[in-house]
Amino acid sequence: MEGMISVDEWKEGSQLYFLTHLHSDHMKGLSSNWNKGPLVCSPITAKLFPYKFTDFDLSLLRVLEIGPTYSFSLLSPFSQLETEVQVTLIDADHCPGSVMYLFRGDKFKCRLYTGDFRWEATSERALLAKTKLLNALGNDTIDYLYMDNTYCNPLYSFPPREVIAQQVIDIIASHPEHDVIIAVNTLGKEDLLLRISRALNIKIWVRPERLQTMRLLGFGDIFTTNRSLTRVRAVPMYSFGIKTLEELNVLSTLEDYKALLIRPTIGILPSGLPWLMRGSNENDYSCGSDKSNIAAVPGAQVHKCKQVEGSSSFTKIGRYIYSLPYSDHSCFDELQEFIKLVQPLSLKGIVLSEHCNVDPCHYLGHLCKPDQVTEQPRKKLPRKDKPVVGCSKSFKRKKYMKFCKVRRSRVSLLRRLRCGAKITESVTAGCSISDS
DNA sequence: GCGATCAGCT
DNA sequence: CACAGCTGATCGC
Repeated sequence: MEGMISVDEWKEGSQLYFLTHLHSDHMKGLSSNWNKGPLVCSPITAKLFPYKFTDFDLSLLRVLEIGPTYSFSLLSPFSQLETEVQVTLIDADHCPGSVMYLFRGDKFKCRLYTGDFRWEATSERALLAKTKLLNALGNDTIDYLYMDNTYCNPLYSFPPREVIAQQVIDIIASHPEHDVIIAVNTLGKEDLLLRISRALNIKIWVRPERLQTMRLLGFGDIFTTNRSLTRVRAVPMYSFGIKTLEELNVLSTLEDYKALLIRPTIGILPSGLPWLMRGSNENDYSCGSDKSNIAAVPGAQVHKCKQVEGSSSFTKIGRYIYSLPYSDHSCFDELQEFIKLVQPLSLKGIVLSEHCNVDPCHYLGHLCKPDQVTEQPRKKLPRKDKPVVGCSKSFKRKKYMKFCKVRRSRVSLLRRLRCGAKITESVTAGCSISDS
């Protein structure tokens, strides 16, 4: 597709550019002074777009609906002759506005670029996406599948988001006297917040920028920037950590801070990432009973805990953080199901990190449709990637230590204050900005 | 002084 | 060695 189209890449020289979703790792290189050509995106992405890039020339956006097939005329870079490309958008269910792109055309063969996606067998949305994808494909075979390989390893196994969301709700409900902070990024995990709000009949505090986003998405009424209206706050990852939670819980015991409404607080870390650190040995950083290895990890205690109901489990990081595998990326089983469904002739990962991600062909190549002419040899794992299968203990420990490391910088504390993790500053900020 | 890029952090 | 993303330092214009 060189010289014709590019997806989530913004180098000079393409005739059409495609954006899968509004996360910064897929927008690296996009800026307000964009002038390289038309940029295709979904309606929701287009709605949020001007708030990410304030001076962007919106006449360059090409907004396509999910479902229908569109046709574009391009110039073949070699023959200089006109050639058509058909494009269909499929819901990727990764974050608001996220889509996959299905390309077809003489010069293109049939290519599916998933972007980041979650493929939950039980979800209404995935079923709908599945129908639309199969409809769009018809009898065509996918020649090239470019797939989200974030969790492309059998080790990465986690339940649907709905299940984890209920576990989060249970944790919050079992701490009725606590404030709760939930780590979220600028876009994504809205469904978790909505479920919490609905189940517990409570508003969710967010930063003003995030409130703006939620309003655009139509969820404005359940979010607030007024601290006094709720005990549940969604805060950015970077203002969330063991140290912050420790501070909040120490301050909540001091008389002086009671006036500032600082209460005992728990943290919820809804992320696939801490799960990665466990590697093949489930017990590396957990302690089933009292035989803990916490001494080896100064400043942090990690307990694997069975929840009251027995069916759900979570990991505790430190005394106050509950970590749960709520992921906006497909787990391994879902990737496997996806490949079985679309049966591509060839498969390529889109997560480019050379170190921690395995060539998806290693685990999933055998599910691709055998093709006599272009069959790819089963790819060997690069040497570097092998430890992923069971990240070495020392490696995981190093990672873990890094995560738990206590920050001492005053500046960063102030930053965290501003971001809602702490109340001291937000008491005034929160009230003055409070939603009208 | 500004944007792009990178290092560092959670 | 990073789901995503902020901040601050540095470099080139």
